[in-house]
Amino acid sequence: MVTATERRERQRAERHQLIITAARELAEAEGWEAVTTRKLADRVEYSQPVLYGHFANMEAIRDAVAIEGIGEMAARMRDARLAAPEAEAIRSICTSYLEFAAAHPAAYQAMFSLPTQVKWASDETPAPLRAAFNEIVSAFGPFNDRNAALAELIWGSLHGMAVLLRSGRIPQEAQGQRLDLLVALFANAPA
Amino acid sequence: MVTATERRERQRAERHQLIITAARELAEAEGWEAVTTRKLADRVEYSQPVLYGHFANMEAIRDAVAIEGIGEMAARMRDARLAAPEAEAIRSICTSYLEFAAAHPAAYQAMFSLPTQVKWASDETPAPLRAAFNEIVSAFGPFNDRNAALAELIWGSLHGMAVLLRSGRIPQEAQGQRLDLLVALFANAPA
DNA sequence: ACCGGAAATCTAGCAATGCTATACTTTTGT
DNA sequence: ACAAAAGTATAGCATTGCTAGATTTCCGGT
Repeated sequence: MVTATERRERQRAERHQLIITAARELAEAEGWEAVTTRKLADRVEYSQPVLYGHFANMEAIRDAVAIEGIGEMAARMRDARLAAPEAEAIRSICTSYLEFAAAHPAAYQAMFSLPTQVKWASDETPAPLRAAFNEIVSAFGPFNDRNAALAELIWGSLHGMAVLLRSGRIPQEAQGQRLDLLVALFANAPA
Repeated sequence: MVTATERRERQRAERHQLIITAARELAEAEGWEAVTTRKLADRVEYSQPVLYGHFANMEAIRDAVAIEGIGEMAARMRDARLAAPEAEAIRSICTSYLEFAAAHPAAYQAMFSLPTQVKWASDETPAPLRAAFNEIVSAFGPFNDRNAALAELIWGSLHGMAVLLRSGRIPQEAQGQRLDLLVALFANAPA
């Protein structure tokens, strides 16, 4: 009988996702330092060892949240770019990037600030990560060395802005002006 | 007798600095997660409670390392700017910033990535932090709104580059080209 | 319908962490 | 020389990530 094991597989996959979602919600609500194995196990209504049946350790759980978040952000950037006129491509990408970072700070932290085992610029880079990067590249045009370099650069700028803003290291108030300036700089990029 | 208490004050200050230095060395050698109260107490050859006579908690020790690091980085940027021709001001600031980040990753992490209680854009902002920021501003000219905005922006870019580079999230190889592009973008900033 | 093995799950525990109450030792002023 | 005060250490608590072992639940074959 196949259906029995199939059902178990499905339930296992559901529980896998349940853990990721619970971890993410808990992190957004109380910060990553509050996401302990005990609290998380409590939240998913299983005991701690069950978590380790799905993930090697807590870091792996955070990485799963990170990858999910990156997929979501890539989708948002894509939507924004397609909805905006082509001349506004750069601005729409920047805005949606920063909006995502502000709206989901814990997920964003997992994605770009916390220690991780996720491979980035390598062969095993997960698809959502490539998608996100390609999304930024396409704000500048077709995929080539120049546009990839611009994408890495503006990504760095956006990340820096997001994290320094969030931690209060640069003031919130002049943010609109700062964004205008960023867009203007990159729009004038030499060919 | 004043000299007795004076001597104690001095010894206390020395031990304060000893703790900061030991924490920093340990962090650079084994990462911040290895800087535990026990290891640190061992290293300074005192017991754990002594640490709490100097700092409220471990975070306060990290913050002290951060402030020290920022002071150092500000000095390096200043030296670099003064040593370079004026036309190269932006490049020299960028290079010295990224060099510091690469040379002292643990200190850099304490400065700009790890959670902190240090107040940035506020009245109580420690002097080294202001110095560092003003150093970046002066790469663009006198202190005014436009140059301050440019400074915040390039700071964000540099920070983003530093952290994404360090974590392998953008490739090391095209870094020279990326830096050229960054400098070119900001050198062409509209007045 | 029931039983034996396997899979799933939990209980209970370890070592390590940040931090602190309390006991002890040294120094200080009279 | 001696009490008070300051300095320091010992020993412990609660919490953490993680796991070995016991226990329960499930499933296919008779």
